[in-house]
Amino acid sequence: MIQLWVIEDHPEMRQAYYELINSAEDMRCAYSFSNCEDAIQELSTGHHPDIILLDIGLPGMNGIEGITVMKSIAPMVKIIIQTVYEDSDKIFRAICAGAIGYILKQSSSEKILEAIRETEAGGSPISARIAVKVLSIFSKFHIPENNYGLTAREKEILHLLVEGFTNVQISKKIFLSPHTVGTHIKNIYSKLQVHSRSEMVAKALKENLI
Amino acid sequence: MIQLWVIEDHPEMRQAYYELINSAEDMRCAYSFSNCEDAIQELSTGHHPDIILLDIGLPGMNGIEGITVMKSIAPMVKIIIQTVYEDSDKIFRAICAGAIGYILKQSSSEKILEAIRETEAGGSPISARIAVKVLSIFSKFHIPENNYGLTAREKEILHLLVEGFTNVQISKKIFLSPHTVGTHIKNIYSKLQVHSRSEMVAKALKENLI
DNA sequence: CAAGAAATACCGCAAACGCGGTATTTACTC
DNA sequence: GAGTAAATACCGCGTTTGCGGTATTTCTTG
Repeated sequence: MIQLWVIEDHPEMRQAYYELINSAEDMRCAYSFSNCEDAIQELSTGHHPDIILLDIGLPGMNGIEGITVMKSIAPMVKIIIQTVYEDSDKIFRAICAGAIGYILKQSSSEKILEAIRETEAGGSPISARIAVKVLSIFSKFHIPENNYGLTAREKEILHLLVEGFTNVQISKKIFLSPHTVGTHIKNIYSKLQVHSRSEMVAKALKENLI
Repeated sequence: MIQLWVIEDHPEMRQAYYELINSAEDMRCAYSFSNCEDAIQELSTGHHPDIILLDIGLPGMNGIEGITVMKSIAPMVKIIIQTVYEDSDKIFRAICAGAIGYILKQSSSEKILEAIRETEAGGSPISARIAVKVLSIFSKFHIPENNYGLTAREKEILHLLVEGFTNVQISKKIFLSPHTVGTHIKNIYSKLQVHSRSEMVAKALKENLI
């Protein structure tokens, strides 16, 4: 029996979700709240459900803050977000805050029940239209295979440089003379077109050369 | 009418997908290939479908390379990946390469058809179990508001340090004595618990202190 | 106002770095 | 087998850093 709570400010919607969930024989909605604050108070008493169905765009404390607080009180609780918004930034923040599912409000009753079951089974239900946004955020992290023509040895040394080792420490670590390490670093500098370790480390991390 | 191609190395599976798609009255599978190379050759002639259903884990050219090549020939083609793997790294690479959907091979026929329709409608169908991995990659970008108690001045200097300026350059830029800059850096070091610029820059970038 | 935090400034010295060289050995390619 | 790229090693010198101090001024806050 999957235990659920619903947080939703529209009374009719709240009632609709409550009834939908309780109509399924494998799940039960114990409480429905009109805002995050009430749910947090109830969580504080030690009770907690398996899954919380959360409407984003609530009055008072916003949904994303709510997720953060609820996850800090009851980290095991899985939060499925329901939204009318398809704003990339909101989605990104919600995911970072720890939401596990993200479905559109116009989803059908079957989709909602399915999403709950998928969540219970360890999955992350995400509406296709939301997923587009999620993937588009991802593609920004696309790595433009810019090796700058670094050789294997240079990459190895770059790794150690990023970890903050000095030339001498590196030379001992990879059994080279400190002079050789210096030469490699000189070459890395000229390939990356930088003139200091800080710049190099910054470039390596920003462009995922590590 | 949604035009599809299928790329799948198992003959029975290939045939099954082919028939499944053609059994739906709103879509049509024109070609089915056993490998990416053949599909790429056909793409090169100028023909292309709306959507390609691609099996990942193909012989010869691997699926991810395949996506990259196909997207370069026909950028408008939407690629849905089918996989048995749930490997985060593979998923990440496929998304970066430009795949738009990601569904598990054990998905039901209805789910597959639904995924195709969602893709055509501009969505990104992602199986709940795959989405878990996607979101877990995301949560790594979670910013743990860890200021380490840095003051505004220290943050300002940290910014400049990450950009690779020397103490003297910084002192000129913000109208301070080089000694003062040195003092601030000493303090930053002790707050971040690092002992070199490289370490500091790495920590600042990795933990989004910048 | 008194206390404390932050920002400012200065000193000195050992260690490390940045960069200009040169040169040999190894390995892969044509 | 000649040619090239990579990895290796060494030198020297001026600059920069890292870190141990101390100390004054400003700002905030109880």
